[in-house]
Amino acid sequence: MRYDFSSIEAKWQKKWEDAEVFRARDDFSKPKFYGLIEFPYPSGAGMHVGHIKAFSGIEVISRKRRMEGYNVLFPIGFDAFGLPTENYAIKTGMHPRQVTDKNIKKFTSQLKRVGFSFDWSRTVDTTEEGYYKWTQWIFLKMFENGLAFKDTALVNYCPSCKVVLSNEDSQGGKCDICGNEIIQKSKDVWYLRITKYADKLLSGLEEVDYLPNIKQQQINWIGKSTGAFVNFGLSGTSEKLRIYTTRPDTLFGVTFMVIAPEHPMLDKHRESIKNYDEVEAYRAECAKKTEFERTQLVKDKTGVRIDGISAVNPVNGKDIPIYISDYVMMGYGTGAIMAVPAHDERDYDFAKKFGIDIIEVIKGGDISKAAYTESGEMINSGFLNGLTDKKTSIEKMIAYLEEKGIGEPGVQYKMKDWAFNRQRYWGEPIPIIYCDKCGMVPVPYDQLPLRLPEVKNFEPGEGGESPLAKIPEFVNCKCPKCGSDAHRETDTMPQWAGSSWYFLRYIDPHNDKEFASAEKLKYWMPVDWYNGGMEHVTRHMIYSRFWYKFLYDLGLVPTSEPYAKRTAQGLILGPDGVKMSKSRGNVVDPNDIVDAYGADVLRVYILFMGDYASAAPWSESSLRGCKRFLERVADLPEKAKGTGATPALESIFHKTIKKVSGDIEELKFNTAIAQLMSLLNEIEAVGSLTVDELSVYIRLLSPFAPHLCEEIWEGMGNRKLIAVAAWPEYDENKTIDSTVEMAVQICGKLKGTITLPSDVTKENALAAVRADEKFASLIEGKTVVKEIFVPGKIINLVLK
RNA sequence: GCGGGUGUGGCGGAAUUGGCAGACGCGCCGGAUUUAGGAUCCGGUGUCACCGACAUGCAGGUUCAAGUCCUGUCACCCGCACCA
Repeated sequence: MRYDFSSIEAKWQKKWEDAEVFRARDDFSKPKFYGLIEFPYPSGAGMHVGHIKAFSGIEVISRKRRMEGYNVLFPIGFDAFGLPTENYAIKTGMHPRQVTDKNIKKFTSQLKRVGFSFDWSRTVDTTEEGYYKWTQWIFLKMFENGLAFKDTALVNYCPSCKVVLSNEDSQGGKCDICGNEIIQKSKDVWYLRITKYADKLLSGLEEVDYLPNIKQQQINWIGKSTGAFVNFGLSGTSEKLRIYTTRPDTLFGVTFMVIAPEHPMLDKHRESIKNYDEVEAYRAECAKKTEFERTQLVKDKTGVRIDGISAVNPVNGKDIPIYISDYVMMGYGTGAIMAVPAHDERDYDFAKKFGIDIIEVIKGGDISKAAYTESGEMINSGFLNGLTDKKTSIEKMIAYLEEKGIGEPGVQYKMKDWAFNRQRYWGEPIPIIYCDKCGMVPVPYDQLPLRLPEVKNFEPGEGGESPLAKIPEFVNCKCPKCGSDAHRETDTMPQWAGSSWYFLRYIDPHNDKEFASAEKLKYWMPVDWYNGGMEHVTRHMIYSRFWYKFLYDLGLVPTSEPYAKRTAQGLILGPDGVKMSKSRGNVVDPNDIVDAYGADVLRVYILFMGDYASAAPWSESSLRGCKRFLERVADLPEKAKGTGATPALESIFHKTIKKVSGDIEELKFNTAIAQLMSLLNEIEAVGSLTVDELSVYIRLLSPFAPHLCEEIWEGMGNRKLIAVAAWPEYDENKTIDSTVEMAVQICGKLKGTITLPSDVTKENALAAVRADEKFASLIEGKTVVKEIFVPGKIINLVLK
């Protein structure tokens, strides 16, 4: 068969579309499979081969599931709100709507050319009114339930993008969008109270099947720690200085206290602080530093001792100095710490620099050299002396603190509430109205969606206000409660909003009464298998699990977790071994590959190039190897005659069915394809195969190279599509060959092989080895002290 | 620093419970065919002192047998990073 990929591929893409084979049916009697990929952001650059790899894993699983008889939901959509589109609109004067439509069109055509088996009838676009209506609806539900709230706070602000960023979007002190330095700015901020769900997000991980490193990253991100709050006295006042510590067992070793530069007690006790000028100067210096600079200066501790106020250790009444230092963060715990230099590295560094006492309370280290952070026998610690178990010491101390009323057990999380507003145009408007009489009033549900108004100028204001603030028709409104003049919130939601629930909309994408019907949700949820990039493990995944758990608590979704299983693909690196990027010019465009080699070659190569979960460099010559493979497959029908099984091929066929079926389930596509290549080599060596065997072969290959396989399948006289043909089954007994080649070792050294019946007994195998001339000569004259026989594998004789 | 992971030919990568290291593909070498080839087909291809020995980052250990298990060590990648 001449392998004319371009006509074959166009032909089958059309047939699939006409036959609607990839549509998920709301037929609740069938077993379902919901496979999900991270919907793309439709950027102007179009897709690159990394997208193809990201989607190909679940694509293959979904195709296999259909052949196994499942009702498969494998949807696609576009996460289309966001800054790059808006920035492009500002630059070119095009409306973001037009830019988005254009980009979606481009992505759609690229995706269709690759032959993905998406259900295109369920496509969602987060920027469509029918979609963002429900994003706003969920926001209002959160508002109603106290999970969306407004606060004035120091926020991460990007002066270049003119936008407030969440902690997740400003990691390393750089803006996630433009890469510029972020600064701290005081602003009115909308928050989603994700911290309320911290424990549920943590414990929920026990119910789900995520790759271990994915779970670990989420656990670290949530950052739960247990310890105690302790109230230290403040000399000369009736006030307390409250701290959080994970090591209450070291309370007798406290020699100073440290508070964050932003700590409110500084203002409160201004009168008592003798060196207030010095303190104030230090605070000003800290405020100038970005979060990034602060964390960069890890080694070099700075600070100022507060003169005039000191603290009292509640367990022994000792008077201890208080310092202000920027190594203590206002955003974690209480913004104040008890410092135990003997057993904490940071406190140790600080104490050394400022000449503060170091009291050892745990034996085992040399505190003249370094802090000792391991466990050991308690000393200098009153009622804890002699204890050696850290856990017991902590429990005893906490019991004591509670009894005396000076402290209590506590829990802290690194995760912070989610800063949720952006001063930008291309996002979901936050549906809140400000009324002088009623305060913050939600837009009534029946008025959703709150539409984005038409705007001429998408530039944010210099003061960082949203472009929507310049549209009086949008801003000015009546209070829904009292009818008096009011104004609207002009900020929009961050890009993460729309992606926090899109997998629910796929289930019922055209429903205008609910975000999705309960009946359909009950059938389709949870997502059975979600694959995506590692970069979304701590943001998108945690955000969407949070939204879903909130909806679960309202009784609106049927399960406590949205994703039953989560895996991640590795990057495709450029041919130069470096991450693909426009600036390096090493990006491979899937369109070019489809043009030159065809979609099937692209698909097979991407899954064959290496371990799916690892990064691997692009190689055009390896890609050509996959082309040669498919060309040889295309010639198989000429070799097919007769029915039943070819004796020389029977066991390898059964082995291949077993291996390909198993490997696909483990995302080991590279070895599945390697097995199919091996089998092809065998078939060519034999010279022919039966029609039944050809049928098995192309069904196994069809999830990888669906177009070519449909073509061959049709050529064999099948009228039904291979996309819905039955997945081949194997017979375990037939995977076993009648004879095996076993390795023969003498004293653990390989001396040769011997062919024996696969069910040979140890006695017969050893007899056969002894009867063999070559091996017999090696044994002659020696005593065999041990005989090892591993069926089907190895015979090892240990001689003396 | 903490957490997660990876080290195997010239390259991408394979190796059930420890059981013939290097599957499969690329590249390379030789041959066939071709006006020509960066096309196609056939054969070969871990290294070396080549009838044998040595090889899975390095050094030890357990074992009849180690890429796989144990101890130590080095290198690299990813994530978080003064989280008290």
